[in-house]
Amino acid sequence: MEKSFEPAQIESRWYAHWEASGAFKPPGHGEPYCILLPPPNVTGTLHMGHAFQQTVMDMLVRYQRMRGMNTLWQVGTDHAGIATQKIVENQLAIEEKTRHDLGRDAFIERVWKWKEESGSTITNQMRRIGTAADWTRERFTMDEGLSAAVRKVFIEWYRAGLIYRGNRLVNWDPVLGTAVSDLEVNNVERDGHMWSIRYPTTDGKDSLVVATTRPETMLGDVAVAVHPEDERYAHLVGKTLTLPLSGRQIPVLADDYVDREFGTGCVKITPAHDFNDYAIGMRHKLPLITIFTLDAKVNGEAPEKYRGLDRYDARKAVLADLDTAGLLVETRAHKLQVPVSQRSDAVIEPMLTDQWFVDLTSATQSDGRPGGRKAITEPALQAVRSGEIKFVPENWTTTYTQWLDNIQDWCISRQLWWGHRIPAWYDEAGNIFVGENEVDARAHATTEPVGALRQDEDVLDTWFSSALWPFSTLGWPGNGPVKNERGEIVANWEEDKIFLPSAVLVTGFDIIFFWVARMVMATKYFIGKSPFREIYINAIVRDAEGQKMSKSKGNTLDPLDLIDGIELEPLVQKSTMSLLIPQVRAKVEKRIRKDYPDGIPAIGTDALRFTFAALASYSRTINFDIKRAEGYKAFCNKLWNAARFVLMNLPEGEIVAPAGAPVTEAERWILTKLMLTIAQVEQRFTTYRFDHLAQALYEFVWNEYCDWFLELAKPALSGDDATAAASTRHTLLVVLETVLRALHPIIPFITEEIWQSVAPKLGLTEGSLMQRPWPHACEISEDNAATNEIEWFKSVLSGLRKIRAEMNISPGKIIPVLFADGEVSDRSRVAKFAMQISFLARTEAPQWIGSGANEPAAAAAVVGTLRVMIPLAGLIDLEAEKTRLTKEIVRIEGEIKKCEGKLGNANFVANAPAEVVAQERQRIADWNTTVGALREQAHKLRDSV
RNA sequence: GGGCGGUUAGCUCAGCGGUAGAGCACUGCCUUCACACGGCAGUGGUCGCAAGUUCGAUCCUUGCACCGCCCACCA
Repeated sequence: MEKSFEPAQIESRWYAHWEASGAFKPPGHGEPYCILLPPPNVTGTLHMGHAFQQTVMDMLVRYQRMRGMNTLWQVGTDHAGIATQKIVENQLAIEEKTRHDLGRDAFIERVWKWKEESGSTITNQMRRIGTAADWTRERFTMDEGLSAAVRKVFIEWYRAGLIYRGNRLVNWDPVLGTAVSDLEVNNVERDGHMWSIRYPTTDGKDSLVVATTRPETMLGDVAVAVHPEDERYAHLVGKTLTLPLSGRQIPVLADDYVDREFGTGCVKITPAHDFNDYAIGMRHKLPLITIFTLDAKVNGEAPEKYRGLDRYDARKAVLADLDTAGLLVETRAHKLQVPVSQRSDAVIEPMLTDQWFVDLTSATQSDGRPGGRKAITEPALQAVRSGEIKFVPENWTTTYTQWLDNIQDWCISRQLWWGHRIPAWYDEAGNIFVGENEVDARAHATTEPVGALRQDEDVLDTWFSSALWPFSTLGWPGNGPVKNERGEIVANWEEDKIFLPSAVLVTGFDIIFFWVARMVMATKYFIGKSPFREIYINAIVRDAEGQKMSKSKGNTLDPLDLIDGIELEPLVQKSTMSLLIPQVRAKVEKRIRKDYPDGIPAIGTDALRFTFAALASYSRTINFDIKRAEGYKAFCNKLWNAARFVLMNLPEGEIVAPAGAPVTEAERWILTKLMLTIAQVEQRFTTYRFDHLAQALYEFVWNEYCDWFLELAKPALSGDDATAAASTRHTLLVVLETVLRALHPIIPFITEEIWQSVAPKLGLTEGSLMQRPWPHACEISEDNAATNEIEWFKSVLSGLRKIRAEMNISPGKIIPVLFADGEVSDRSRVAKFAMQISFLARTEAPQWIGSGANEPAAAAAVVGTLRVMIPLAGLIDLEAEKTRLTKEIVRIEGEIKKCEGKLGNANFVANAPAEVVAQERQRIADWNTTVGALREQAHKLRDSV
């Protein structure tokens, strides 16, 4: 083995080997355990969030596989409608073409081509972080099998009356030219204005003033509303107004919706371009006047002079004209919430369009069949309320249920080309025919089609197919094996449905609504099962200061840069490459040069994974600190070198024969510690506390195995007792092999690499650590006696080290050590550990001083009633030792005082649980013993001068 | 406006009713034959503020302050 751990060499070796050997496939026996990968966008590249989330999943999957579960990690990618279409459209833009120049078929062909070339970027990156997924079953949301599932679901919901087509006000993205769902709209606070505009009454004798943030929409006003109990305007209700600029006569009406206190108390009503106004319009049976085209320009409904203007130009024109007419009463600054499209940053325009919806709100349909609320929403709520699906951490349950309680119908049609085309056809009279294809649609027709049929141009929301992921990937609807384009079987519903429900969904809270809730809805409806038993909501990865990672801030980290390392200049280059605004570019460059003056050091996949594990508490954000990752790189190196030490001490080429029972206390102690650690890790896997689990293993390896057991093994291996040496060798090896198994789910590469050297020494025949079973805590029995012995030894050694350090005795110098007082057990322990004490504390052979004998002046440590001493002669400053002793005595007296305070409180003794009182009494007794011995020592020290 | 988090050592975070912890950073000593990506020994905290419950509160309750996230139609 190399002297230090070099991740790059190791990592390149193992992944391909594992994948080729089929180690990631379900073993085909054992209890099913399935995890669904939230399919990343094909357009994506791996970011820290993916790396973290997949590390979590990978730990679970590798752990459960080792525990003998029939483990499936279902992977794939998402076609990401808008994102993918945009990439290809941008490519076309360089050629100065639009998708319309190509036409639908040619465009889609081009997107597929792009997918073939670039779609595997992210899956290859996933391999770099060790993702142990079954790639032979990789799916794509637009592959044939999943498309069949999409069609079936659409058709069944349609026939059940749960999908409908309607002309509704929807969130319209005028840049992308498509409807988007409520979830795809962000409300952003912007500085704007509030304008007050006078609307005169028809008779010209009176007027009222409306307040608006969007004056241009007045071209589509159909009424003005006031509050029913507002005396100021009561006399105007029922009268009509002359709408300025348009001249249209519009009524004044009363509606509770109006807030008397806000603005002027008069609201202009534009039902075709505002969701609230739409609702009022419905209540009062008002007409809907659409005044914008689909690219948000004023249309023919408006007066001639505004036609063709963009909505913001129209605003300027309207305001100018109102001002000229003397109708603009007031203009003042006003902060407002602007709906912005997540995908294009365009301001959303509510638009009346024909769209497809999934009914999620109606209790029953007109024909008596259950509506969407009852058939889809309620079961999804119930699954979580009943505990059939559990959120971890559980407070996300509230978020989930509150959203479902207030859900709106889901707009599923998108005016895009890339996606699942809606399986609906229209005849020349506008009748709708839904089916697998045109023939099927005709066959299910209830009316005779008029003329030719043409298919709906729209595609489905990307999340529609994602909602089916839990069962569509397993081969549903199940007409035999599903094959991929290479003819390989990727799923077979009859066999694979055992993986439903999956064990746990690991995902971010940002897609609880987009994805999680919808999977529950679809899976409950079509399969009658929950898609998963638990939902582990992972934290969002931020930078070390808790800032969201974003390219324009320059605080993003590429997980692959952490793994491989990157020099400063390439890092600057890569971070600023996509930034177009020079100021932003300069700012980012400055930050990078400041944060990473030497670039990023290569920490390797294992250390990155361990860092993620160590940071994965129940907190909802994790602030990624590269310093911490470097610490875990050091841990990997520590493990590496511990293994190197063990292997160096084994005989060449032989199997280390399993000895009988372990001979030394140290062995029995380390085995006990190991067992307790394994038990803790197992428990913490069940609660998803990866931070605790990682910490337990870290502490075991570093603080127990390396710091103490390896040190104790050194004298044992070089000592005269051949039996103890042989036994120690075996235990060193067994503990190492066990801990490699325990660590493998977190740090798969380094553990495999080491294991390959370790396995032959134990005569293990599995080809890979992946095939070894997870260690069972019960394989080893707990030995409290040995633990007590070793804890005693640690105290003695620590005492000696402290004296050496504080008295500045050179670490290499061999010094005498004396023992005095103590119990009978101390005598036997000193004898038993004499060699280890001498070896590790660098002392001469321990010597006892009789109780009556003259003691030399010495520095001392106290362990129980035992005094451990280093004679002063030539080594130690007497005054310094006196000071040291006094300080220690004062400290302990403080502790005793605290205990006495508690025990002197009658209420404490009367009310505290008996064991707490007993514990306090024990503590005070121990302190008294220690302080007694220290005083004795101080006394002797005075005498000896 | 509603909901959910957070506030503990210089930094990043655990702990959540009975002696305040980890990693990194920092100080001193040490290149000792697994490891300087190391060893040994240390420094460092009135656990955001206030009141309450309790024998006892960093931990429970209430209020307040500050930071953050999600949802929502105030024109």
